Amino acid sequence: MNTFDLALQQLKEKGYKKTKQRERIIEIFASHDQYVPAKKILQDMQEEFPSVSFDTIYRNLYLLSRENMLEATELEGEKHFRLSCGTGHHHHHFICTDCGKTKLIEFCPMESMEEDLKGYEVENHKFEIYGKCPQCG
Amino acid sequence: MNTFDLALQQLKEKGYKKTKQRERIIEIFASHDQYVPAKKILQDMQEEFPSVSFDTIYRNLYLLSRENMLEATELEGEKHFRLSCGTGHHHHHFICTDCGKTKLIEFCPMESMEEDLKGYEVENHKFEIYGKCPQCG
DNA sequence: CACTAAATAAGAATGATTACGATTTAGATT
DNA sequence: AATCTAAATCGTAATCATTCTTATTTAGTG
Repeated sequence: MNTFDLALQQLKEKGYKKTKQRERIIEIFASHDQYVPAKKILQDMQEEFPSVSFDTIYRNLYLLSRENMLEATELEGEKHFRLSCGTGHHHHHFICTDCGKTKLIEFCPMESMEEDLKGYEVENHKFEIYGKCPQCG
Repeated sequence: MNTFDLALQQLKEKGYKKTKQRERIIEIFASHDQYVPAKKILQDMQEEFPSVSFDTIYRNLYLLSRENMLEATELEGEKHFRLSCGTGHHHHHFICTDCGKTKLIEFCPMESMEEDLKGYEVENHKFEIYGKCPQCG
C-alpha cells in the first residue's frame, strides 16, 4: 500500500471525514519527498480548488501533524511540512537548502547526553543539518 | 572587563557609533543570561525610550548578530537572541522552555557525521535541547 | 561650530498565521 | 433515497512579527 492510501486509511480509522480537499493535500505531500511550506500547499491546492481558504490548509496541516502523519519544522521563519517517513521510529534529517529534499539521519545525539544533563528535564530536541544535496551541490 | 563594556568596545573598534539606544540594548542582554525574543527587548527599551521604533530594535539585533555579538535562534516562530557566550568556540545549548535560560553543550554531533554525508555539502546545522532546567523543573 | 554619514522615529506595508460567522458536506440514521 | 448532525469548508477579517520608507536627529570628525 502506498503512502497516499495509507494516509487516507489512517484518517478513516481515526474517524475523520474524507474530503476532496484533504485528499488533495495528502496527494500533494505524497508527490513531494521534501519539506514544503504551507504557502506551497496553498498554491498547489488552488489549481484544483480556486477558492480554498487558508483555514482549510492550516487546519489540515495541524491535524495531520497531530496525528503523526506529517513532520513539521521551521525553516527561514516559515513552517514546513513533509509526510512522515518510515515506520515512526525516531530520526533526524539533512535538509537541502536548494530543493528541500531530505536525507534520513539515523544517528541521534541525545543518546550520549544523559550525563551532561543531570538535573535537567528534557522535553524535546532538534537536530537538523542544512546544505546542498548531491543533485544541487 | 565585563560583557557590557566588552561589547561596547567591540562596537567602537568596528566603527559603529555609540548611541544611548544601542547601549541600552546591550545592557538588557547583559542582564539576561537567556534567549529573549525581540518583543521583550522592545518592551524593556520602551521603559527608557518610550518612542523607540521597531526598526531600531531589529536593525541593532541583526547588526549585533552579524558581528557575532549575539546568537540567534528561532523558538516558537519568534526570533530569540542572547549575548554570545564564551570565546567564540563552537557549541550548542540546552534551552529551558520556562525561563529561557541556557546550558552550554560542548558536544557537537557533527563530529561523527562525515561518513554518513558523503556527497552532501554541509552549510549549517542546529542542535538544540529543550526542557526544564533544575530551577524550573 | 559646521558637516556628513549613520542612526533613529513614525508609521505604513508586508506576509504568515489565526480567528470567526455563515454555509456546505460527509457519513450516519431512518 | 431523504433526513439529520457534527465536522469541514469558505470568505474574510484580525492579529502578530517583521520589514520598509521617508523625514528627522545625532555622533563623531575636522
